[in-house]
Amino acid sequence: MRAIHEAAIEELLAVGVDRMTMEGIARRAATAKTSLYRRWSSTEEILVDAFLRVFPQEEPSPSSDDLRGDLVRALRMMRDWMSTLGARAVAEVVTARDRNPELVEAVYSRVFGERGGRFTQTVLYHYAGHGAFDPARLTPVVLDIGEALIIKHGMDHSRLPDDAHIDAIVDQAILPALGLVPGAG
Amino acid sequence: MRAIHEAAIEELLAVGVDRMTMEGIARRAATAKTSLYRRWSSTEEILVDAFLRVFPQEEPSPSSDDLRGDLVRALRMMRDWMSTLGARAVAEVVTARDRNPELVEAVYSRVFGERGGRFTQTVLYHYAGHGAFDPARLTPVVLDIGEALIIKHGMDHSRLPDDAHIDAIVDQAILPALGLVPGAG
DNA sequence: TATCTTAGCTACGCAAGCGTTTCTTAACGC
DNA sequence: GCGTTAAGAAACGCTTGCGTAGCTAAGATA
Repeated sequence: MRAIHEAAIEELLAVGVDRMTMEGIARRAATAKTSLYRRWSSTEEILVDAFLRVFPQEEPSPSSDDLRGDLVRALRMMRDWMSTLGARAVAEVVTARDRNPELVEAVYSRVFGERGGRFTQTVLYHYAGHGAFDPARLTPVVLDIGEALIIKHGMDHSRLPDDAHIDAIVDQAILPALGLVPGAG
Repeated sequence: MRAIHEAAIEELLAVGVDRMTMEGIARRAATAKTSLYRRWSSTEEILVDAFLRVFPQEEPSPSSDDLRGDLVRALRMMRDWMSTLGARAVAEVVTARDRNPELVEAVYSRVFGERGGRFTQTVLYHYAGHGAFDPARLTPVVLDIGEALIIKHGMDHSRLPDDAHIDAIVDQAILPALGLVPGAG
């Protein structure tokens, strides 16, 4: 059961959404094709189930009175999560969205969509509530800046940003957008 | 020739990189499989050729003394380009980068990589040179803000941002990162 | 213990793509 | 007008995945 879910994700990463096969999953899970067909009728169904079980989503918890530090922590958390197999699997699925809308719907909404996927969001709302900056600054655009820059970095360099780059994102993009100058917090 | 290149891109969009077949391209181009094998030996090779020919990359030309206006124009240009078949094709290829490194290399570097793909970059360098803001602000992070947010928007909503959203990106993210307050230019 | 569910194996006919070979057909140069 | 060159068509044996069916072997339940 768990073996099959893992096999499905592995297969996804190995061959891509569009080339997943029942036989491939079965092979990888060291089980019989018939056993798969007993429970699911397509690779997509297996994948949805797999995604449902596989993902614990960590939430950043703004602790101290340190906006910059918490932002950096949130973005590092995102980066570390993105280095996970799971995250690469999500990326895989999302690109083929035109071909598998249902799959994307099922996966994206719980893993990378509205709720999750905005790691800085939790932090920003917290500090906005505590008067660290003007809450009117928290537009959808501003909430996305950190995550957007990390994603773009990943696309450009096929490698996730290091700590220094995350610092730069916070200091040069997020804090200015909040109306804060890094030096004079 | 041109028909084959177009067919290759169409096929790419229809079935994805990983499921492209010689027979599929031949079918779509209304030609014979043998004719394809005469010139290329794989679907990847055809794709590289196709990308080389298909892409004219428009360059934003900063004209007036209007930083904000030029930024908006550059991002609209990017958005319009992304709505192209070609751009969706690029996205398709980039996600499968683990499986087709050579293809990504060949395609990405000329179409969406270092040189191109940074639409605001041209504009920003221009105005930095004319003293509109402190040139030290032009870090790699800042140069990417606009593009990153447009890409993220596309991923989140499977739809590209409208003009109002682009305005918001410029006003709420880019200009603050340059140390400029939208109201008081 | 006898029975009943369920996982796993093997094999089936079918379809699609592979890369190649052979043959026909058209176009162009001299 | 003739010969060369390149494109298209058809078929080849081969492989891989499909979805289904029939069987065996456990393990739980009455």
